[in-house]
Amino acid sequence: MTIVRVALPVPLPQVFDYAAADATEADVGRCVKVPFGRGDRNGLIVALGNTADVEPARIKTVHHIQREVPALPADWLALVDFVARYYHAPLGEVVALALPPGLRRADGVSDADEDPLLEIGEAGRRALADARRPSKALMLLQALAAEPGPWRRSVIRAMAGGEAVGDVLRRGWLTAIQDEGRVAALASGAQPELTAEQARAIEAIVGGGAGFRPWLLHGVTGSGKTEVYLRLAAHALAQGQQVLMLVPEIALTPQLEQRVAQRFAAANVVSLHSALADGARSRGFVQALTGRADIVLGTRLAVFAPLPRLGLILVDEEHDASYKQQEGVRYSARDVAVWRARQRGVPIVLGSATPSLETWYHARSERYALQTLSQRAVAATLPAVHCIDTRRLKLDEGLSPGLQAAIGQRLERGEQSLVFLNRRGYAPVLSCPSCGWVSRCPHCSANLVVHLADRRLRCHHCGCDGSIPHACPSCGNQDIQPFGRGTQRIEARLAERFPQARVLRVDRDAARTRAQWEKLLDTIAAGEADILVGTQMMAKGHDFPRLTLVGVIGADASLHAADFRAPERLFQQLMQVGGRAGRGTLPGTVLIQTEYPGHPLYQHLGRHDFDAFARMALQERRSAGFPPFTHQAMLRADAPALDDAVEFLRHARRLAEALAPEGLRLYDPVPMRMTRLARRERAQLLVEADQRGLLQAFLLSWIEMLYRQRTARELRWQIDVDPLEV
DNA sequence: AGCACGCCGACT
DNA sequence: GTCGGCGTGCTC
Repeated sequence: MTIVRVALPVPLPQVFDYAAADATEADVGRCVKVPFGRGDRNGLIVALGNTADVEPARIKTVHHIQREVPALPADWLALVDFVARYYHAPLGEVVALALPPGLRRADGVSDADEDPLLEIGEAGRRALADARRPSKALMLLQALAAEPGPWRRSVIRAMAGGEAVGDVLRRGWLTAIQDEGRVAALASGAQPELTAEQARAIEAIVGGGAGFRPWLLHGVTGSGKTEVYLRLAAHALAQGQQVLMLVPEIALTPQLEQRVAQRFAAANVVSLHSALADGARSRGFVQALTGRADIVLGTRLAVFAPLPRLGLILVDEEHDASYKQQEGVRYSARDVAVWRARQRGVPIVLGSATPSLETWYHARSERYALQTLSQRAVAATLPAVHCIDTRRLKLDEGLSPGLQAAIGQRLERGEQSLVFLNRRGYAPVLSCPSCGWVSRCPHCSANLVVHLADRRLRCHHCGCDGSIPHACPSCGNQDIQPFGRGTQRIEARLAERFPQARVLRVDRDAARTRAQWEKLLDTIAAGEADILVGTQMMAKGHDFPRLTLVGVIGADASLHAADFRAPERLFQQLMQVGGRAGRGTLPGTVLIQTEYPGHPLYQHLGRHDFDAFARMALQERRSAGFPPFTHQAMLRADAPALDDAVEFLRHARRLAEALAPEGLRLYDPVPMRMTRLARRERAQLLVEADQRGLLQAFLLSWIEMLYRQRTARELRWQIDVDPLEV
């Protein structure tokens, strides 16, 4: 009897065996529809077997194997299997995360054998004939294959036939498209001149050969890392290879998307991210899978794009926290990308102006090769960084006289200023000075933030909101006040202080949609704003030539935060946002308001000395026994009552003690820093070891045990390997 | 996660 | 006498 092992999207740590009389090795990697429990489920065949793990009577038979879509290749299955094992997530859940929803189904398509051309119709035929660029015609075909419609099946079948669109090509609709496409991809137009450092980095990485080799491309802001990526990509394309390029947030990097598409006008550049509609995501995935896509550009989920001709992986802003998924399967796309590069034997380039300390440590210990770009390509010099000592200053709504004067100067010169404050809203809390009432979120252990712009009190964690009360809800006092400062308040004060200036706020509230965000960018680029007030959204890689001043307020708060990664994040953020200043021909200045002007972090920042900062931070990590010198996993539990969550973790700890090997450190269960979130109380238990293998072996048996525990319905638990927030 | 089965309160 | 509350257990 032929047994297929099926990964199903259920939170269970196993695969399920089904009988499939006609299944062959070629069906591994295909979707199946199977009976499961009462109803039916779609899953993925991950292996074949002769005997089942369970008694034969329990084995059911598959309904349908989806053979019209190409099977996922073995290396892709190995990839999701690795992610499932490393992050201790059910394989079916990893598959569900990695496969676009439209390709997760095996719902039988009709068996009619239509001629795709006829079904595409006259309009489609004309579109094919008219498609000026070969890749556009290919994309159209792929689109037709991914959209529902009567011709869908035929096109899919043509693609699944091994030669993919080759069938279509042979019928004479489009000839020699592929070759044309490849040749055109190489002909890149007016390219910017390389700096000596860029040229050296490219030469080194290309010269490093085709095999697995991890590179850290450490380049200061504005040093032209993107140009290096593009040249490396061009080189890979010239070899007939595919390139995978990961970016932190595609919504914030339309410029990059555009730049890549422009540079490789004739190549098929596919973008993959979660904001994409189902059809488009499936289409992109299939193009990657069939080898039609030349460049896959996307956010963390793009790391799962199957790439038969993969030749190079690029990870831009590798330090960015958004590479780590913070719910469900908590994978790090950057780390998975490195594994994948090793698996496929291809080079990977991790780029950043402020590498994560993990990556930096790898580069220091020569596990990663390092290339440094220390010169700016976009401007003559890095901005001058100064601290404004606010200890003895009288601040005007948080703004020092020095910063105000500097903004005034920029106004006179017709230059732009940016005030950076990583706090949205008008004020972080509304409070009653008479009785001490504060605006607490009813569902979270957080304060409701005052949003004066739309007159709401809003929780930034669960999203709940209410109107702003006119009097204290507790004592009736009419004189309740917003305490602290957010971007809206700074915006209001600056508008008052500089009535002639056009003040523009750039935060998640002002740029809720991509269209709004792009409009803001246009306004800034067109010089129609004088003073910008922005959160970390403004820190990302955009060039505003007339922006010459960056003022930082409220940075000290992160200086003494409990999280051991807080200094690293602060340094990264300040370096990034500071890098916005003086990217054109005008020199830039960064002014940091602080009560700790002598703090080493600010000192290193002032000298643009990432190396010194990293050396200091790594030394602290080493002596405190933090990553990257140890490896961590966090077991988190949440329940309506904190005691239940903590009690579960205590139980888990007792289980762990029994199997913990020598060298494994188990900590006490503690409530999370933000204990209550959306009406659930959360606690966590940290597990640590100096060797990754030791930790992994322990987690395997521990989690197996945890799955076997009977827990209350309302209790949830999950494991986070390499957690970012401790 | 779903979705059943199963055993105790307020309704036609 | 039943509709339905959500506790417990299973899914190849």
